[in-house]
Order: sequence, then C-alpha cells, then structure tokens
Amino acid sequence: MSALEYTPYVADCPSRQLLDRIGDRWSVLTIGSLVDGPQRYSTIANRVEGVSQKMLTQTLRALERDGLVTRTVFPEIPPHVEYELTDRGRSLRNVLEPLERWATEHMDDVAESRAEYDAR
Amino acid sequence: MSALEYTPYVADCPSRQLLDRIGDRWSVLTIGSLVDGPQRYSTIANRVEGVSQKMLTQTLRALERDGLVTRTVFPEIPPHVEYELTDRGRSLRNVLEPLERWATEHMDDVAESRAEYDAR
DNA sequence: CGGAATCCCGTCGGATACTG
DNA sequence: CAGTATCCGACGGGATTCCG
Repeated sequence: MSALEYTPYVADCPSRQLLDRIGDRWSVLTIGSLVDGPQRYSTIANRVEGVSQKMLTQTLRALERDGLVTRTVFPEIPPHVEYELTDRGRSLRNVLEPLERWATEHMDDVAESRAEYDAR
Repeated sequence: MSALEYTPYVADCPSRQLLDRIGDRWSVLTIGSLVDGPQRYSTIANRVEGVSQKMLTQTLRALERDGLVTRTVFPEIPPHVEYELTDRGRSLRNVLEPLERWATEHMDDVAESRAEYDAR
C-alpha cells in the first residue's frame, strides 16, 4: 500500500528520481544489452555504441546499487567481470522493451511530423 | 520494413535521439498529465510539480513537433491554450504508463537495495 | 494567461592519462 | 581487461524580466 503513496508528479517524491534514472539514455540501452544473459564489460561497451567508459561504469554502478544488475568479478588475469540482470532488472526490462520498440516503430512518422512542423 | 533498420544501440541512429526525447523526465510527466483529456497550460504546470515554465513550454513544443500533442489557441482575452494527446501520443502513453507504474511499485525495494549497497 | 528572451550557474559527460 | 582520477567545455535548465 505504501507504493500507492508514491507519485512522480510530486517534485520531491523519490519515485521521480527513480523515474529519471530508469528513463535515462544509457540505463535503457545498458539494460537492453543484458537481455540475452550475462555480459562482460567490454561486450556491453561494444553493444551500446558511443557510450564512454566513464558513463558506462557510472551507469552500471547505479544499476547495481538499485539492485537491477549484479556484478561478478572472476579472479583472473587479465580481469574478467560479468554483469547480469537481476529479477528486478528483468521486470524493468519488460517495460522498457515496449518503449524501445515504440521508438523504432514510430521513427518514420515522427520524422515526417518534424518535417511538416519545420516547414511551416 | 524500414522500422526494422532503426536501432537505438547505434550511435547516430535517429531512434536514439527519439528515445532520449520520449524517455525525458518532463516529457514522461507532461504526457501523463494529459491522459484524461485536453488541458490548459496552467493546469499542466500545476500537475507536473516543479517544472519551470521554460522547460514546460520547451517540452510541449517538442511534443507538438513530434506529432504527439496538438496545441489549440482560443482567440480570447486573456489567452486560452489547450494541449491534447494525439493518437500517436496516446500510443506512447500506453508504453510510458507501465514505466511510471514500475517506478512507484518498486520504489521501496530499490530504496532498500540502495541502503544495503551504501552500507557495505 | 501563456508565453518569449536573456542571463547565468551547475552538472553532465567526453577526452585523456594512469593503474592493478 | 576493467576500471579510476582529473580536467574542462558544452549545455541543460532555473530565475528573472518583459510582452500581446
């Protein structure tokens, strides 16, 4: 019932900050790159084109802190680190995937609307 | 078929910019404030607590440009402007609502994870 | 009432260099 | 390989002022 008291429309409600985090550019793509199982840091970096290592590390740390991904270090040389979605992370992915799909499916229509808007 | 060629994981793909826009903090809340029909500017401003008038206007313009909301000016004094979701806007809302709900429903769990993470 | 325009500061985030 | 640390420029976004 406590969840019903949260609403992101209120400025200082914690759910607004959470919404910011999970709607974040790199968070969405990072989580998406983990859908098909655990991945190494370098693999994620390759999948999420254009992300700097600073932002990727920062994003992964935040996701780990929020209990959305786990970080596993294999004591090897050279280092080997794997990131994996938790159950909670997967449940979030389930609502992010439609968003990602919406973006790709409506890209053409949006581009058309933009052209019309800019023309007038 | 063209939609299949878009993927936000590629740096310069237009869908990435679109994903940024629609995942944006103010965009999500602004769209959400329009679910129950057309609203005046001031009403939206009140519902989305903490939004500055600059950001609200900017957000509404972007949403209008992308064909997600319509802007209707009533020639009255004082001015009267109403914003309303388009069909496309409503389809987007349908995928944003689960995201918003996820944030409120998992807020407690996430807060707990954060506390644990920070403690160690 | 619903903006537009300007100023200005904070932080986001990229580039670079270094390390276990 | 998987980071950390530092520097620093760009710009997001708030506060303020003015307008039709």
